[in-house]
This record gives sequence, C-alpha cells and structure tokens, in this order.
Amino acid sequence: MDSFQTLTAATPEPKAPVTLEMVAKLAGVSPSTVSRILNGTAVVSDAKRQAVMEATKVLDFVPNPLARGLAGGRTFSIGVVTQAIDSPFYGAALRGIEDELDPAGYSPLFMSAHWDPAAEARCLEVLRARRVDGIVVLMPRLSDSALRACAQALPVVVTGRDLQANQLFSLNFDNFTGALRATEHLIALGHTRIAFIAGDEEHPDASERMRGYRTALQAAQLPFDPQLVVPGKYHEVSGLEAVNQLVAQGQRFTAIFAANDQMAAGAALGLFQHGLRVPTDVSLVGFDDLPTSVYATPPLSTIHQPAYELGRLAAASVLQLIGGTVPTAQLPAPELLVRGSSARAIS
Amino acid sequence: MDSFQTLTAATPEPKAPVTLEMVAKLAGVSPSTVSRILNGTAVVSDAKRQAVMEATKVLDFVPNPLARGLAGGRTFSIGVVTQAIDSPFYGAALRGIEDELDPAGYSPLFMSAHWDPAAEARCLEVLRARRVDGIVVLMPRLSDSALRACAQALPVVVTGRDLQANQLFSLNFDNFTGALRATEHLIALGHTRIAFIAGDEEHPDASERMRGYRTALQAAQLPFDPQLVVPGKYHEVSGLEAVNQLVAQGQRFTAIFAANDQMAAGAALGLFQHGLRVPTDVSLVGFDDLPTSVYATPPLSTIHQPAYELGRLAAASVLQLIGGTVPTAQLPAPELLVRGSSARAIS
DNA sequence: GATAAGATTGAATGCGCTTTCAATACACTC
DNA sequence: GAGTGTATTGAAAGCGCATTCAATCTTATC
Repeated sequence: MDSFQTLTAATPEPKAPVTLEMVAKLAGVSPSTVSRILNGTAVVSDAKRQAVMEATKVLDFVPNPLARGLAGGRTFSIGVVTQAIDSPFYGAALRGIEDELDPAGYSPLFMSAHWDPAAEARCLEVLRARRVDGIVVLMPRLSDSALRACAQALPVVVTGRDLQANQLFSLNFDNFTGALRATEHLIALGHTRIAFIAGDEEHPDASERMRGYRTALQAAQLPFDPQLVVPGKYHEVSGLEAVNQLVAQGQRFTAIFAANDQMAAGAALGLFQHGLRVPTDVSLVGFDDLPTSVYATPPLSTIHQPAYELGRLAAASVLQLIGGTVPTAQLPAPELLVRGSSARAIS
Repeated sequence: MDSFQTLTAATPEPKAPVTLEMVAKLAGVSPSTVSRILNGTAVVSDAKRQAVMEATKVLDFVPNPLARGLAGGRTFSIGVVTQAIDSPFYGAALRGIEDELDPAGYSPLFMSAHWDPAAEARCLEVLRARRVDGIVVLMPRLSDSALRACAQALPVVVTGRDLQANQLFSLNFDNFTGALRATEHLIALGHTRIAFIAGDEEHPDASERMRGYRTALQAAQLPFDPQLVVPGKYHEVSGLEAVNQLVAQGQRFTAIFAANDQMAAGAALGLFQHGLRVPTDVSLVGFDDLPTSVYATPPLSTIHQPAYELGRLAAASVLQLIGGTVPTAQLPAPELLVRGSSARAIS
C-alpha cells in the first residue's frame, strides 16, 4: 500500500525532512552528542565524530534553523534596515553585507524604512521579534537615543553617524572632507561662482557636505552667496529643478557642486535642456560615485563613497560585536575622482 | 537584592520577552485559547476574546516567529532569489515585493545568485532550510526541471520564463514584442542601418529581444546585417565596447537599439567619445526603462519594463499559491517610451 | 424531560534542537 | 589499591507556540 502510493506519486524529491535525531540513530549516539559535534560545543571522541559526520553526509542533514533559534537563542540572521532598497547607493552596500555575512553562515534580513523614522522604528521591532542576532542600520533617521535603546537589547551597527554605546558601533564617512575636496577641485579649476545643490539639512551627512562647501569657499576667500545654494532632496528631480531655478533667477555660475550623484544627474539634464554644455559652459561635480556615474555623458567627476566597503565593514562589525570583540573598522578617506564633467573655467 | 540589581542596571527597556503563556495567565484562559484567538483558528466566546485582546495590548505581546514556525510549520517568510541585488532593475522589483508582502504580514528573505546556476541552486536550498513558505525566483538561470523539482516541495513563482507545474506559477514579460516595437520605432523614423547590441543569447529574454529586432527588420523588408549585431552582456561596458567595435570596423549605421538600458548607457558614452551626437548623428533606443534613463542626456527612448509591478505581482502570486488559489496575474504589455535619444534619420 | 448533536475550552503532546544535570568511564594521585 | 579528578556521553528538560483529543457546557430534538 505504502510503496504503491510512493510509486504513483512519483515525486522526484519528496525529501522528508531529516532531523538530528535520525542522524543520532544512524550514527549510534545520542542526539546531544550530535548537537555537540555539529556545534563544536564540547570535546567528543574521534570515533563518534566520524560516525556522526558520515551519518550527516549520508542523510544529507541540514539543521532546522527555526529549532536552533528556539532552543539556542541564536538565529544566525542579521537584520539590515536600509532607507530604500532600490537606491543604487544602498544596492552596493547590501551586496557588501551579503558578501560578508554569507561565508560566516549568517543570512541578512533586509527591510526598508523609506526615510521615515516611524517606519524605521517598526523595522527594528519586526527584526527584534524575528530574533535576529544583530542589526545594521544604514543611514538611520531615528534619534540617537532610540538607537542606543535598541543596542541595549542586541548588537547594533549604524552608519552615517557617530555614536558610542555598549553594544553599539558606528561607521561614519567623512562627508565634510569629501565636500571640501570637491569644492576645492572646482576652485582650483578657476571657478569662483560655484552653485551648490544641497541635501536635506536635517540629515547630518547633508549638513556636513554643506559645511565642506562653505569651508572651501572660505579658505579660498571666495564669498558665500546664498543665492547659489539651492536645497534639494537627494533625488534626480531636485537637481533638475535646482538648475531650472538658478537659470530662471538669472544667477551667474560656471560650476555646480551637487550634494549627491543623483541630483548631479538631474542637474546635467537641466543644463542640457537649457542648452548649457558640460563641462564647456558649466562644470559639474557630484558626490557618491554611483556605478552609473562613470557612464554619464560626460562621465561625472565626483567624490567616491565606498558603499560596498561600507556594507562589508558594517557586516563584519556586527559579527565582531556578536563575537564579543570591539570592532575597529574604519572607512577609507574620501577620494576625488576627476572625470569629464569638470574643466577649467573660461572666465 | 533583586530589585536593587534592577535599579543599578537602570536599563530603559530590558523587555523580558512576553510569551503567549503569560498572556493566557493574565487573561485567565488557557494558552490554546490565546493561540486560537490570535490566529482565528476557532470560534471563541466574546468575553474571552476581549480579555485576551486586552492582555495582549497590556503586555505588548508579539508571538515568537521561530516558535510559530516550529510548531505550525509556517514561517510567514518568502524567499526571494535575485541575480544581483545591486542592479537597478532588481531594486525596483524587490521594492514591489516588499510592498506587497508587508501588509500581508510576510517578510521577504533576499538572496543573490549572481547569474550563476550553481549559486542559484544553493540559494534555493538555504531558503528551503530556512523553511520559507514560498519562493520567488526573479529571472532564474536554473533549468526548468530544477525549478519544477523545487515547486514540488513548496509554492514557487518565477519570472522571465514560461513554466507550468502544480505549485509553480510563471510571470513573463513579452520581450519579443518589446524589441519589435523598439525596432519599428527606429524604422518609422527612417532608419535603415540599425545596429543591435544584443544580450547573452543563452538567456531567453535576450534571444527574444533579438528575435523582435530581426522580425521588425524583416517586416519592413530591411536586410539583416550580421555585422551590425554586436553581442553584449547586459552591462554598461558591453555597450561601450560594442560602439567601439562598430566604429573600429567602419560600419555605417544611423541608429542603435541596445537590448537593455545599461548597455544603452554604455553605448551613449561610446558615441560621445567618438564625437557622435545623440540623436543628431545616431539615434539610440534602450530596453527596460531604468529609473536613471529619464535623466540621461538626452533622456533615453526605451521600452518600459514594469519591474516594480513585476515584483508586486510575483509576490501576490506566491501568496495566492500559498492560499491555495491559482494565480492569474499577468504583466502589462510592453510600452515604447519615446524620449530625446531617438530622432528622424537625416539620410 | 432525556438524549443526541454541536459549540467552547483546556490538557497534553510535539515541532527539532540546545543545554543542563547526572552518570559512567578513565586517568591519576599518594 | 582506595580515593579524587577529569573527560565523555546520555537522559531529560525545556524554548514558545499550534494542534489534536477529550471533556464540559449549550442548545435542539422528539
């Protein structure tokens, strides 16, 4: 009867889940011993180790992560909250996280907060409910205290902010110096009227970039003209609108520094629509070095932000926190990439 | 002693995990009843329901997903395997999946296979080991049979392929018609020498796009010139190299149809470097309508591929499969977006 | 008004694994 | 050779929840 049914079903791989208990039976040891061997929790005689190893192979045993999590308290998964999973910047970071976690046997659990602090808080709750072993928050929008509170319960790594706490590690990029370098570059090319398309001042990275811009001007003894600063939101449209506004207002400028590449792309389009050539008429510099920026026409001069590295380091750091060691990772210094979109001012 | 320690610790939210049992005790009912109410598994008297609901609120109870998964066999998580989590195309799709799953109480578990069938197989294994309730495979590179075998064990939705099986649903985009429309567009503009930057012929979507290109030429009684077809790999570099090759070979052409937007971007750069203006000298049409393509200079004419919708529909479909109903979702027809990169041939 | 049928509810079992706790084995000391 | 200590190993107790099984309470039927 039974075999008949099996035949008719003709399932290629019904694969009734193999349990640790089955392995134990086959190897002729107790379940506890199998667990100990698989986790390296205790010393076991070589004979039994061999037997168990083989039984594991034969049965193709894979421990049930749920049971492991329930019983042992560790799920081998790391919560990752991003702001926008579909942003080119985050994409690279996520890959870095993936690449670092995978070999360590951990799985990432991605969630998007869409720049909304409330959503971000919800993400954290869900992740904690899912019993992740640690959390990485990329560019949080939540308050420092909320983040600290979260770190009270489990290891947390944040990027884009400087924070100190017990189970909390932060990885920050030097946005100030990056913006400084970008602006200095344009100044060195002879530009004196440099427009700045800013990011949302509420975000620390955006305000740091603004500070870099102003500091460079100041250092070169160039006047800071508020008229040349247009607020943006880190989206392409912002760049487009910023250029429209500058042109509509009849502002004089020979260069634009956009606080990120996406806005630079929008600005490029805006300039194109107004018949302004890059870099002949206007030099353009961005920030982030998105993968697509190399393929812009002309290729965009920008500040390289190591998104992939950021992801790797962040992931490596949570793993360290989980392991009990204090992370020491540090992001490389900002690097200016001079490409085709910036040229000497015609003056 | 105990209270003293609590005081000195001064933890803002130690939050000892609340269990279903605690809720039961507070509400004065049995754990089974609480479970039944929370899952709507059975009819329960209003009085008890109220009591439980309140206890749940008071204690801020959140069921432990691990325990639920272990006991009930359902984890409320969906495995999602993509080829490259950092690709702009997948980003949009992932967001669609996220948006659809979230309200349903499911969480996505993303994994990247990097276009490698072996890696893809590993992803599927890991996901099954993690006991996901269903799987979505975006543009699989695995064999049909392997996919079918997987669907034997749990609901599976694949995109970019036509497959039929019991717990298997496929969502395909009409690449042929898309490519047809793109080529027709260029022909209508008076172009007769249209170069084609192809994708990897092994991938069904790429070969379909090629077929669309050829079919359009044929329908217009234009000769098919193999010299004008350059193989690519869907990356920006391929587009750049393709243009270099065409120019180096001295091919005559007034238009280029790239099998995807990324290669179109590379081609745009190549043309720029050779002093060829888009669309004045060469018209350019892409495929995919990446978010960045609108901001290219000039904005890229392309075939819109509904990546976000694809994600939503795929997610909705697994949910339906899990629910036992047969999905009927269908992708919208390809749509040509005429932007600034294509213009009438000067002839 | 007694009995059958149906509606609620609780006790108990188990999901698959980790982790005490205790036992057995062995090596060593003086 | 008795006594003490250490290395292995198994039995058993959960982890937090879903669910089956059986019991209790209602309501309907004749």
